[in-house]
Amino acid sequence: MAQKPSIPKGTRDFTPAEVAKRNYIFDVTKRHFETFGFQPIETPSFENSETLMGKYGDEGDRLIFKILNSGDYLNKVDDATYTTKNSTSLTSKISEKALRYDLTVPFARYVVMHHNEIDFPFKRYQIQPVWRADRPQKGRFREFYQCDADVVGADSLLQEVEFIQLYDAVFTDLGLDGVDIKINNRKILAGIAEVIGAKDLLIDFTVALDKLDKIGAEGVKKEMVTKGISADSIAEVEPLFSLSGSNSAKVSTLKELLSDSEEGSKGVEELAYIFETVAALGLQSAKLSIDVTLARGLNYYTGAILEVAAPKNVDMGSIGGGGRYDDLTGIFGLKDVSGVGISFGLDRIYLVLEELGLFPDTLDQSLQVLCLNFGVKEAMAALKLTTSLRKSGIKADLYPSDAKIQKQFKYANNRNVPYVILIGEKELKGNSFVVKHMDSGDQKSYDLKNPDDFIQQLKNG
RNA sequence: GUGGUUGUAGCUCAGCUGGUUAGAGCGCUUGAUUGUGGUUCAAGAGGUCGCCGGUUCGAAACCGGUCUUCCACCCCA
Repeated sequence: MAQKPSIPKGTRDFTPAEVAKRNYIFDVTKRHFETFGFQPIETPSFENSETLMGKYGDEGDRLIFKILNSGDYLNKVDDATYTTKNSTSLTSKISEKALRYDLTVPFARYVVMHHNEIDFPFKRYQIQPVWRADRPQKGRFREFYQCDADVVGADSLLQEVEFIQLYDAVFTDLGLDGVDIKINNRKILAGIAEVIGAKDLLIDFTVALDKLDKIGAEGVKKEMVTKGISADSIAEVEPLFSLSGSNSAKVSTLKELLSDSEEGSKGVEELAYIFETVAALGLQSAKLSIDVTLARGLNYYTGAILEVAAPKNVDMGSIGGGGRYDDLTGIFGLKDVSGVGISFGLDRIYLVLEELGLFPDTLDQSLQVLCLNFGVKEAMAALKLTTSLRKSGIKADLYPSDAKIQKQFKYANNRNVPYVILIGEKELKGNSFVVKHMDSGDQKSYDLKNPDDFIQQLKNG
């Protein structure tokens, strides 16, 4: 007896309609990547474990899918390791490869391995699946696509400006108006920590600050105190909790607050420059706002930190993020290569576009024309017509059997085919074909020898 | 990884404190309609109630385990 098939937790099948929608997002995104001068690369779905392990913190290591060695992998484990049952030391002996966890680390590896053949600055984009042994939730999967664009080998802040424009271009093209691009700078966060004398508590400080809109100012202060930051120090940065007004007002507040910190002042300066430049160039539909609570990816970001929030009317968190990392390739021995990059959260963008009904109607039109099958002789004529339609680039098909006409029509309906062609005995005798427009129900007759009339009309309408 | 939640027809879901043969809508098949779909009407097919075990005279329902779904935390796209 056949068992019920299933797929692993956190993975998905994609139906034709879903693939069409996903490809639409891919295509729009790729088109803009390329107009901004980015080039595509691809890397293997699995890497050597040592390339990935230790790059994402302890939490990250736990979430990396490890691949068992081939052959009799357990036989090679020494008895001491085996009997201690320590997962970490055992894992390194039975697994030498692991599935790609993100696209950034493999990219860093790629840059180091190919740096002699790369022309810097190198702008690459990459759209490939990654895997995480996380517990799935809505919009979070164990296999999902990441879509990254990075520039390495360019220190200029113009790169940050360009990425903001890129976000704006893509989301505008997708019809997703009103996204909020939030920007912060790690140097500002470090400066604040310095000012309140909690320099070595930077991570704890920012993790708490990041929760401001979730647990409120009082909650944040409480958490900071439990982490060992004094109440007096917290009072000094009180203005942070109610930072509001225009971006330039925020800049002035920060400038004042951080005047004693060299690093913090540098961060404010960078932020101000990016903001002013973007303002001078203008954005099509996105907003740019300063958000000092933004603290994602703090482990490797060194300058700008970016995050894109979905429009306010949908309940979806961030749909993209990125930042500047000054020393990404350092971990692989290549110093002084600066990088900036952004990422698009494709699955979440999909959910947002779906919710707002922003996918074009034409996407589910997998067939433009269906010829009905009235029998052997009629089908032959229909197939000839189908062939010439296909040669003109029209998505056309012939129903493969002379099933009941009712059934064939129903199939056309379910497939959302806008035009159905009928060639029966009558039409065959008269050397013609009848085109039925499914929405209106109108029928029109054309000459079988001259299908161009119909083709032209199809292309115009 | 911690705590909770969900699973019944192809799909969306009812099914009372455990009690005969498990239901509805949509979809599907057939017919009304032998060359015209969407609307309508009639009939029909389709379920070892996620899986394994336990309690019971009796389990879709109660208990345990497991898988899956979703949610919060952690973290993150």
